[in-house]
Amino acid sequence: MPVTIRDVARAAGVSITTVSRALNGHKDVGEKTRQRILRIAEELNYRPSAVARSLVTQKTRTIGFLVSDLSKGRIWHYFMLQILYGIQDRLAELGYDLILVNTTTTRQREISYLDFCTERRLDGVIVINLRLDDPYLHEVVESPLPSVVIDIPLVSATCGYVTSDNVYGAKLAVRHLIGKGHRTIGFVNGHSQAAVSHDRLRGYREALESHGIPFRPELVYEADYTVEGGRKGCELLRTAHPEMTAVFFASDLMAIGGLHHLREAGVKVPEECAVVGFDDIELAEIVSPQLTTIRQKRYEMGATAAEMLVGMMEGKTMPEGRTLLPELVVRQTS
Amino acid sequence: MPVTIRDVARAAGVSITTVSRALNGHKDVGEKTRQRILRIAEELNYRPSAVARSLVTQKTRTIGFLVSDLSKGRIWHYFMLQILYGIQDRLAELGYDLILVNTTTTRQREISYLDFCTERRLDGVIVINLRLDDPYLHEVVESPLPSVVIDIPLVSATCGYVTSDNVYGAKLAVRHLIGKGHRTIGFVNGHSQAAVSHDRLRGYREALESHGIPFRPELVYEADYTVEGGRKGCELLRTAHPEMTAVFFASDLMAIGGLHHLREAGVKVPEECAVVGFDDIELAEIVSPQLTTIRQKRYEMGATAAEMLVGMMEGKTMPEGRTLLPELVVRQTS
DNA sequence: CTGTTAGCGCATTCAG
DNA sequence: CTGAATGCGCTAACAG
Repeated sequence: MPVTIRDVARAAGVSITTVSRALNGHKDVGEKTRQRILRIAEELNYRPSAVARSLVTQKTRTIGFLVSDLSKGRIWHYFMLQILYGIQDRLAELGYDLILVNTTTTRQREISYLDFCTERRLDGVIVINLRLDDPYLHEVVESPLPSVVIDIPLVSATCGYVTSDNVYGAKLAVRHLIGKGHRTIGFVNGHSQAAVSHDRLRGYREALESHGIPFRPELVYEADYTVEGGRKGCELLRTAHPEMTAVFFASDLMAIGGLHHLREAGVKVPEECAVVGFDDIELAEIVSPQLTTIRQKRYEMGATAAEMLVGMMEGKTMPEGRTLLPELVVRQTS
Repeated sequence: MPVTIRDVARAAGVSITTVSRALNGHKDVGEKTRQRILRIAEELNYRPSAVARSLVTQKTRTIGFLVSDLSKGRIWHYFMLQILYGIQDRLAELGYDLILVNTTTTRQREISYLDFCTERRLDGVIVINLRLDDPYLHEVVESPLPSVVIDIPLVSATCGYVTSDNVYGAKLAVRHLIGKGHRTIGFVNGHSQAAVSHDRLRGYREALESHGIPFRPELVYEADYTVEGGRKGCELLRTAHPEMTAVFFASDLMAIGGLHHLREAGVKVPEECAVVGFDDIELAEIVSPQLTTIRQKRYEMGATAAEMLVGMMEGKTMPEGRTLLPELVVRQTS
């Protein structure tokens, strides 16, 4: 049974109100009393109950990180991890806690995630990996609960977003390849239920066209952001278009799948076929040849999301969209 | 302002007591009343406040996941991620929530982590990545707060642990190499502030000796569980002992570093030098050549930790140590 | 500057 | 079977 504010009050010979005020830094408490209270609280190792405080303030200073498809064996989360760090770090700085919510866990699917949030009285949520066709998407966007979604450009009265400039990123990649002399550049995209896929496709297309290279739909393969999908996409494109000298992948994981195929097929990278990925997950630097890719500032995305959310919650800022600029990282595959 | 139990009571024409009992499944409430209350609660979309409930029950049904060195750019966490999933999944099944605590964040270093836990009134904690020389280790072990540590074999009245059988795992690896005909087998270990390092070294040694191969300390290099450390360790060992035909690494990340060196040095794997890692992170299957390694059941470790902790918290089980058996996964590097 | 009074939303005695 | 009263630990008017 932890020591409560009453224990401190008793020990200090004052009322609990005074203790509360002294500890919360209110100015209307005598300097000597404050010192004494602080000292006694310290001696007693008093820790104010966040629970009790939450009940009265109606704020938990806790935000939820809602991840769909957080599950065993899902490697895509390597992308998410740095975002999580960014969120966690910034929230800690701001004095908030983070609770992890897997939106696919059975217990939590029985009730809506929003219901879960109101049960826990979360102050806000950050949502990641939501598919465009997920009905929950509109729930969260329209909900009165402050929220920030990652990588889905939607703004409402209570919902902001953070994303990378995916059009720009894709352009960086393709322009880089064009600069290297490539003219027949394939594109292995992710599934269309991710908003970023559309942008990356657009960037790919626009970069080509702005260099006078016609966009050819048959050079685009829609995979699913997995290693295996990337491998397959690369194989299909190369089989159909042997003249292709470079492939741009909408994720590093897919690019790595592509590299697998190229190695098996005995194709030299980058000499016979250049490869550029997207994300710059740690893996990109570890595989060999090291992957040229488009770096998303994932940590910053997380930190920005946290910051924006807290700003909204505290009424200091309006919901908005924030887009971070990715950058080209040239390594060995191009 | 969410709907409270009073709103439900009023709407149902009963007292809040009755509502509370009906919702919590107490048997002492009339069947028709219960039905009516349930229906009305549903209509009103009532969600009981976890905060208020926590205040009165003195239980938050929230546990903390304390991670040291959770930070930007730390790739080792790929190992931790599956453990996190296991924890999260099992806790969700058991009706508990997980709050992520980075024990290196400045704000939280100002106060002891245990103080943080009492502030938040956490019901228990799971701790990972604690170094043996971290003073906090004893704090958590001796603390009255129920806890489970990962990969440190310490048991107290309130603290249990979960780990892999690292001696056995290392033996699996070395026996496998010996079975392949290797006699001069190097070992790149992790730093000695991880309990697992000692066990893996012991397993390495015992496996050798039980096959009549003398243990040679000069074949052991103590690195730090990083890619770069593994690369360096591999290089040093090979330079000093060109006759070495196999290297066992205490982690996959280090093994991958070793592979980098071997590739640069033009050493064929596994023909000229076999490599075995430890962990079986997803990476092991993605790099090429694919890494032979010792699989730790990371998801199960997390799930077990969660289960054990909840058992302790609910007074159903005593703190204990649980050791999971790893298994050999043969791929291309051996 | 300090204490008294009221709740925050809920679970739980104890009476009816 | 149901309700009135009590308190979990804390903050916030409102008085003095």
